[in-house]
Amino acid sequence: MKEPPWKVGELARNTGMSVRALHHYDEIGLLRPSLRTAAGHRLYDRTDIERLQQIHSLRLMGISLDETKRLLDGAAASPRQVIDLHLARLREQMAMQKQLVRRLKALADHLDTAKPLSLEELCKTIEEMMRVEKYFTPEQLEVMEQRRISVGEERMHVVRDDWNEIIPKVRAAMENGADPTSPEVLALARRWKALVDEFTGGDPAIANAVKTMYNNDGPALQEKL
Amino acid sequence: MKEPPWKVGELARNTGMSVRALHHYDEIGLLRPSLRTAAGHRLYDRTDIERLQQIHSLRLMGISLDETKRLLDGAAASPRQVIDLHLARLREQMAMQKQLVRRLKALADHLDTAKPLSLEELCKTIEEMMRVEKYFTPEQLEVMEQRRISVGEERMHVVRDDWNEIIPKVRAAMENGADPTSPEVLALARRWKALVDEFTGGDPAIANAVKTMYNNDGPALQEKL
DNA sequence: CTTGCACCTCACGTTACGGTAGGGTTTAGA
DNA sequence: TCTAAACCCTACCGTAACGTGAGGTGCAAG
Repeated sequence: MKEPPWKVGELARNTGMSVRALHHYDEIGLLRPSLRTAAGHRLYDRTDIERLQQIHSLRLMGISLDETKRLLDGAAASPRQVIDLHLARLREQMAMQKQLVRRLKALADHLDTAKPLSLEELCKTIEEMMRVEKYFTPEQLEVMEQRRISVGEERMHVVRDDWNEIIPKVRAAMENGADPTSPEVLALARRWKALVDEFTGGDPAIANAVKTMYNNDGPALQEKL
Repeated sequence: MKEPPWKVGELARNTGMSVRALHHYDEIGLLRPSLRTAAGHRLYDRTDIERLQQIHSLRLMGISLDETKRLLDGAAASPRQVIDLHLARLREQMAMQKQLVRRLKALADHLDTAKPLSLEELCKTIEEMMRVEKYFTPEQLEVMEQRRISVGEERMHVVRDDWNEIIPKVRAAMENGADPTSPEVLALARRWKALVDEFTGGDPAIANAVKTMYNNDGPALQEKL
């Protein structure tokens, strides 16, 4: 049972990477396909795909392609050292962020009391911000941003799926004229409310609009929540 | 009391920015000094410095220079709003950093206790962690870590080892399409559940997330729990 | 045989600057 | 007043991790 090697487009489709990224990894020697056709088309076999998996893992941890390459080629610091280094950097960064939060709060207070700020005060704040920024690699920022977006989407989908499950039940219960105080209906209602809370993110304006909806559509239910 | 305007080098020294960055902001029209000497030397006054502070707040929030420019020129943003926005974003970032720290610590932990991990295993561990994290909110993960600490490292290692022992079996059973009602599978499932209970510390929200995980990854098993 | 898609190799664009070259300006001290 | 150090100017190339064509080749189907 031999697996046919994959061409670059197939690999891209199956891993979610872009063709260009794979080309790039080839260019910098991070992932060179084991084979090529006579015409020069890249052919990736199983070992290549495994290496790609590893690259992806390390990248998720915010490790640069350069460092990834050194790690995978075994010619560098131990994984433990790399992790410790990242940890140290992160901790230092977080400490400074805390300080910056304090300073910004103070700044906001100044603005509230409408006293003109001294130049030194302003500059010191900027200086503080610079220090924080220095320790942010663009990679970390990007990974965090990516994660922020994807987590948001994931939760959104989960919420939507739950929503689609619950609403028909609620509707059915209402149409059947089920007892609004029965445990089943109350359980449903509580799940509904939890969903709404998550959905609105605690924004009272949105929650209020939802409440209006309740008032119009399910007054009997709303009381018991 | 009039404040003399600053030359670019002075401003750089006092804010920690680089001269080059200030030149750059001038080039792209983001921060043009209010004055120039006859010879073309840049002179920054107080309003320029205030604008610089806003620029930095926005930039630290991950907003591009381009958008920063549009925002600041859009007459909209009050300094107070900018700072509040910045504070909110900072807190969000710190939450994510905590998450990253936790991940890295878990990884380091793994490297300490488990015998020398191969890179392959390391990467698999990372993937595992990422998959698990998909199902939990940061707060829940935090609770779990608190619990980890209170339960004590040693016990946790035992749990983790159990986990590592059970999961492959579960997975194998699922892949083999084993009968979900068979005693072996049920026994496995019960051990798994016991582990989860210990791990989650009885938090129903966390248990629920685990359940969602079950629902997505092991529907056949979940029914019999 | 041609259509169309996937592939190839350059090679320049992107962001937010860093670094340096080559040359003018300012200012403190002799 | 002259000079040398320190400062300033513009202008251009380099970075990471690719995106985005341009212009040309390979290959299976109709």
